[in-house]
Amino acid sequence: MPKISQAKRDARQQQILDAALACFSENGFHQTGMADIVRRSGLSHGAVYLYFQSKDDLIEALAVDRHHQEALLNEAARHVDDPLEGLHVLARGYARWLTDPSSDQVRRVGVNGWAEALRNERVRTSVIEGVDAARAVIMLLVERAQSQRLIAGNLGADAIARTLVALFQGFLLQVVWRQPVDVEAALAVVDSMLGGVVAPSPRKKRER
Amino acid sequence: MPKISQAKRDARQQQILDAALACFSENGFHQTGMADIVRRSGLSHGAVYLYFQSKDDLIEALAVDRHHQEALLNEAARHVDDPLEGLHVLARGYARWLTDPSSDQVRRVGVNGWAEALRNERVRTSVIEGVDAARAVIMLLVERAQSQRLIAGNLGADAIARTLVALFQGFLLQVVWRQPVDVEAALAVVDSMLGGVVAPSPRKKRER
Amino acid sequence: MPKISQAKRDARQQQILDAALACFSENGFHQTGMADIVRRSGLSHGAVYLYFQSKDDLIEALAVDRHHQEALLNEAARHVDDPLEGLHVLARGYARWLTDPSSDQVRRVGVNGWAEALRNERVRTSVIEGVDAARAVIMLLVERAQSQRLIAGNLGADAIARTLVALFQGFLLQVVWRQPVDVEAALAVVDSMLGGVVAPSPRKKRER
Amino acid sequence: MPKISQAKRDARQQQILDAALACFSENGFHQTGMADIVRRSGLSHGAVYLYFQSKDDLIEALAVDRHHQEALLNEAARHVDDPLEGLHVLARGYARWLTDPSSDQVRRVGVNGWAEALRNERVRTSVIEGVDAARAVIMLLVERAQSQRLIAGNLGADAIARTLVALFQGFLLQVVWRQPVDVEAALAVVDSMLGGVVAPSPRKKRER
DNA sequence: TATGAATGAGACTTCATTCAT
DNA sequence: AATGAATGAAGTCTCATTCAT
Repeated sequence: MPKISQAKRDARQQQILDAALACFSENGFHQTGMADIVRRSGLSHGAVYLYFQSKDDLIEALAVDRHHQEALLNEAARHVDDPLEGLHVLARGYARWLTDPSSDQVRRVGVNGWAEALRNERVRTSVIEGVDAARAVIMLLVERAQSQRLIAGNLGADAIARTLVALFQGFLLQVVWRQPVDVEAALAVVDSMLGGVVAPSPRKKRER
Repeated sequence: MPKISQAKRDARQQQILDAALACFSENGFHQTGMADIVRRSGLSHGAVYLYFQSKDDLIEALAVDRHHQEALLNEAARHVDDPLEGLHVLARGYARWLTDPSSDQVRRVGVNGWAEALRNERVRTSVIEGVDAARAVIMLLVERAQSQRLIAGNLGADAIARTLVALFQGFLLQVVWRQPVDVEAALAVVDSMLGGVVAPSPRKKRER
Repeated sequence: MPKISQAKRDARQQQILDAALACFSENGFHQTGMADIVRRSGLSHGAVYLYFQSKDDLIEALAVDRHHQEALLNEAARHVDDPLEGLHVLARGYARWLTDPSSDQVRRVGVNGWAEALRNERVRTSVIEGVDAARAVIMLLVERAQSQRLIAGNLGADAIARTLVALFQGFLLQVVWRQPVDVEAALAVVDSMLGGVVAPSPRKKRER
Repeated sequence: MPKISQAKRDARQQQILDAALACFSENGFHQTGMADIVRRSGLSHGAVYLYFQSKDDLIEALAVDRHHQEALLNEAARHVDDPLEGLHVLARGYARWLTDPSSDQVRRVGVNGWAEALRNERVRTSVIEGVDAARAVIMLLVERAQSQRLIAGNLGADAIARTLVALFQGFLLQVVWRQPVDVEAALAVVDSMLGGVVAPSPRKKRER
């Protein structure tokens, strides 16, 4: 059986993706040569091109990978009954990802992707789809919360979602720059801030 | 023995920086060739290298330029008497910059700089100094506000500052990606959120 | 210890040669990859290399194939009694081959072979042997015709043969280039021209 | 004056074309690497690409060069008063080119071009235009000769022209293959053959 | 000062062939 | 006998930078 097993194929593919992620996270997309990836993967030029047709394909494959990870988080939050609790799950999930040392490379490559998205159509599509997916979940939860009068209804769910996404992206940036971000403290601030959008407690509401 | 006037020198330099900014904003640092910049500047290769020793120098010069712009904004806010008003001035200033069509290139190059900062020490220093300058002003204002009991004292000024910076960066990202961000709506959300960190001020709150 | 029958072997071999011919005729020797041939043959890389040691072997095998075809034509003409009739048989035979749609690939590969013969010794040998074989038959017929005073004796048989071969090659070229060659008209011209080398035969000439 | 003179530019360009011609004539288009041409030209990689955008451009430039040479010959023949004499001038001109040792490389590259024309559109256009130009001159002369009753009118001028072109191409092939072609003898044969298409002498004509 | 021709290392990718299975 | 994954040298082309003019 000369055809290698699917498991082996997957392993090889992962081996290459791991190498690419490491290289890209260290040197960015354009300063990383295929030779770097080849060397790091321990395979040959030809082998890498057997699994990925081009450097761009490699970049896109990494983006897809990341989508899968984020989709899991998004799905988990989407199915939480209490919408405020769902937002919390989401926030905690992303916050954990933000600080998880094993995700460092992915975070750094992510920031490279943001810049790349400015001119590379494939990357742009991929990045924006990822952001939109997260935003969609947040909007869903916010709207549910608003219909249950848990969040002030006078604020657009979309604007709230964009704000939360922006917060996440900004913190990610500070993390990859190795700024001494105290994520817990930041979450406390965000929580306090969210206090500003949370609808007044039922009692007060009913008093009116 | 300089044969041309300083004014001419400055004009040439600016001509090159303008060309570089335009090119970088369209194609990023690494996909822009010196030849592109040369062509766009209307000068020659030699002339460009007469003013900037390398492509990296050019990148750094743009970063420095941007600092000067931001420094003006920061200084203006720093000297506002009422700290909450100062924060507002700052927020409005950055928000305006976020939507000003004439700053589009600078915004795009800024995002490219974020990625570049991950591996290029000079860019990294420059970017982080810029962020730190803004953060310092915010912290100053927040601390002043806290000492006047205008902002809850249990939140770290640093955390609040980082949060606001993160918000700005995240929105910048969405703007350069040409997402349909409603900056006014977003500001409303931020205002509401800030309501969560502003200390309950008996007078103002109840007056309404 | 061959486990498959000789018939199967031959079939496989032909399958590969067919694929190679098709590929080469479309893209030339050097723009055709072994992968193209493998794909088109429906076999595997290993299988192809089991039957042909290299790409060059494949090229040579096709040249040999073509020789066999031409040899048949040459032999048929060689054994015609009347030498002028023999020349006509030959001319008609090659003219038919020139226009036969099913020989299109062979014609195109033939022209590629002409260029390849300039630097590949094996191809060169093969191609020149083929041309020589045809020339030998023509010379034989011409010499016989000259000894029967059917063709002017003052012209070298070799020169006449080379001229006829040249004509054929030139027309082949125009055919593969899909020029609107009217082979019948061209044959009429050649016939008229041949009238110039045919010795004035009182009977035949005047009879017409 | 940093811009080099046009003369120098032309010299450099010719230097490269000479190198390319030599390489292509020895190893064909596809087995010649740009590195070979660079080495032979004595310039650098970059310099070659400064003058020619790609390998294909180089190939086309050689084709254009050849056209210019042939056009001179064609024009000379076109303006000969006596059409039969014009055909002779043309034949002699091409025959000389066929045997001129200094044209050896051009001839070999020409044959490579014939094969290349089968799949490379630019080369195809170039080659066919060249052939058409020669054919057009021949047709013109033949038609003039026919209108003066110097050549039999029952033969298509086009067919005659194609036949002569085919003859030339075929002989070229034998020359590049270093076959012992006796061009003088061949010309004698062609002359004899042409006797077959030349109209019967005026006397005979009038007898009818 | 200013020019732009020239350099040459290095970028991405292909492909004939081999060999473990 | 047969497979197809793997190799790695070699292919075309780019580009930051220099330097003779």
